[in-house]
Amino acid sequence: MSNCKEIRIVDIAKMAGVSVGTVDRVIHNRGRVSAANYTRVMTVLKEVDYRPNMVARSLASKKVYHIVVIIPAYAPGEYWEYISRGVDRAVEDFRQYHLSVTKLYFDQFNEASFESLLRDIKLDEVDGVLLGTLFYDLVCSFSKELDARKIPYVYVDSDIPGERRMAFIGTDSLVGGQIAARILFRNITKEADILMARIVHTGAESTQAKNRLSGFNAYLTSIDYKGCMYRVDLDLSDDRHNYEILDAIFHEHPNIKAAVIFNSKAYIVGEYLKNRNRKDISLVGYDLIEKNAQLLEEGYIEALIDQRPRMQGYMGVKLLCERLILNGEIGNNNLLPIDILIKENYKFSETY
Amino acid sequence: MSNCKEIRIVDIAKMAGVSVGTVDRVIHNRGRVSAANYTRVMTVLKEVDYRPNMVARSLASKKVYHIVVIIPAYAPGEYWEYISRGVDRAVEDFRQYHLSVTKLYFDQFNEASFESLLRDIKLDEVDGVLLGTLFYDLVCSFSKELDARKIPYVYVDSDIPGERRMAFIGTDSLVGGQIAARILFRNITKEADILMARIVHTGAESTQAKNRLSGFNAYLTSIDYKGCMYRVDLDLSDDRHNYEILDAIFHEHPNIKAAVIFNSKAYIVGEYLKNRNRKDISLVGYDLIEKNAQLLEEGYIEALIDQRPRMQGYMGVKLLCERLILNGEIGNNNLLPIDILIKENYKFSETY
DNA sequence: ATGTTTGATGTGTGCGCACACACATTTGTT
DNA sequence: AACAAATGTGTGTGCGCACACATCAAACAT
Repeated sequence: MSNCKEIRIVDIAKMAGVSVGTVDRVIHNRGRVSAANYTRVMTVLKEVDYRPNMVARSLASKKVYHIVVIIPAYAPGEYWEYISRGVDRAVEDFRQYHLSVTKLYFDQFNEASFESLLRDIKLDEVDGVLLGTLFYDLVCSFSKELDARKIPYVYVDSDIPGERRMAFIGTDSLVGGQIAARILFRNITKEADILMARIVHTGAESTQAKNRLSGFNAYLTSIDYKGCMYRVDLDLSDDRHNYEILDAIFHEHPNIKAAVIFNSKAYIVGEYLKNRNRKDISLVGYDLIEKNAQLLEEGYIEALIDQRPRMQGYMGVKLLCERLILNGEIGNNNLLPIDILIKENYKFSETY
Repeated sequence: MSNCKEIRIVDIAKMAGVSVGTVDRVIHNRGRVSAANYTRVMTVLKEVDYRPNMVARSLASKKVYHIVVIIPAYAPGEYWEYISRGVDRAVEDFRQYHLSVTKLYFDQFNEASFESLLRDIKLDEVDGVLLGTLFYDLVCSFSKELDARKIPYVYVDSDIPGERRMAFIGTDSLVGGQIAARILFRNITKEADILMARIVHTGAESTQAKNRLSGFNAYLTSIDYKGCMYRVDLDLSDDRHNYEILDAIFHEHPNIKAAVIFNSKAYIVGEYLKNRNRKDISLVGYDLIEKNAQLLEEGYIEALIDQRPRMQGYMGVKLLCERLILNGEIGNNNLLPIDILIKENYKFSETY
């Protein structure tokens, strides 16, 4: 079925009428090969579609590949923890290949922390970067620097299409927003009002959230939505404040039948609904983090839209490995599936 | 972060005061080691948590692992094709590890074909088996034989819990049924009638389908369903016959608002609905095969419940590899996530 | 002319392991 | 007792490759 005899360097050497050293030089572009021999070896390589034995290569090579993972610091149970776990998993899977992964954390609410972190990286010792793309401008300038040094880098979470990233790993946020709308409108009529809660901590709203809103709105337009969307800004830690706001808006607009939050903090509204004992509001949020899972189980969150964070982390490292070690070209767009998680199926999520 | 100096066999040997040969014999249980040295080496192995360098091992070893994959033959675009693709992907990923995978196909509508296929396998040359569990009794007796020979085997698709399979890879069919019900009842009231179509080809109904029905019924009970379920048997290839039956039942019971099919053939009803231009029936089925995808896109299938067939195939081979090569113990239950696919998200499915 | 740099090429060693084999020791047999 | 068989133990080789090094010829400078 598979294998058979693989072609080795010695075979190539014999075929091309040179020594293994020459073949080696050609393969690794080390120079010091005459033009005649170079083409001769290249011809043979192409002819037999030579694929190096990675196992032997990895055993012989002393080269250690340094991959830097730059993501926000996270508290236990938060979204980025799952991405981080995916990275860990990949490290375990590829530990034999002389892989060294260093995780660097910045404060996602503090752009300066990201900036100083970037400044402190000694890029001379870095072979690849996995980058959480939260701060648009800084990511762009950093990308330019990586371009200049020819260090491959992969974006995770949300994409910045203009840049020369080797790959983007994540979901299509626009579609993610459409799906939220689609789910909501299974439960409510197009005349019902909808609450959209934003969770503010700093002034900035993430690109993700913006794109999701766009997708959501696109869906509303497509079904000729007749209701009204109300927006509230909640605080990540001030529950009393949030409850006041939510009480007010629900009282003022009794026609609100659904709520949506475009980041992973749906539990803030979910816990409110639980406290007020209201199951008449269809709440849809994003990302299966612990607090959301609990509320999904109890029925206060209708559905969560998940983007397989562990797989994101895993694939990020895997792609960099394949690029660095295999030297292989890979597709530069790895849109991951968008999962719809409900009470029944969330438990099985992310086996990988 | 990771790596550092790994402990090698020579290190172990030095620590235990023996030669590498002795350590090797202990590691591989080849015998010919005195009790004293055995325990001494074992102690050291445990102490340092020795983890063999799989890269070196694989390079040195000439042993080829033969894995046999036994699944139904499939036409292009059918369900088992996706499982097969997952197997292929795994073969590619692990090709360096002296892996030989042989796929054997049987006729899923002909038990005898499965039986004769099993009989012809020369088990002496087989190191692991991935087995599609369609024919209960034959799978059981074959499993006994594999037990006797201590050949690890993995079930794929549906489980037979009594057996000593190394692992089962697939979804929880019961939950799969519940989810179908859950989705339907977002669109219909609990007074509406439901059509359940079975696709007959042989008399047998799959365990999968039975379990899904159980889960579906459990959900009906839980919500105190007031409507009526009608069952029809359709033919896989006789469209005219199917249309007559469907016309009749829909005419006779206009209160039917939804339909469910517990295998991958939802397209049979979906195509009927398309032909009759009816979008008022909520149709839910299983598995993202080509024909279903088309109807999902066009809106004649409301949702598909997917069981990540490619991942099933991939993980099946991967688990066997890890067991054979790593010799590692692995969890014996690998329930995969159940995906809810709708028009918006099906396109991204199964990137892996 | 002789030394010196430079480029082109081949050879040798070791990565960590599996496994064959040589050798040493004990046990069993008549 | 002698000698075979079984059991214990260490050494050596090679898997396919990367990379340091040795070799050798040609080009250049003094």
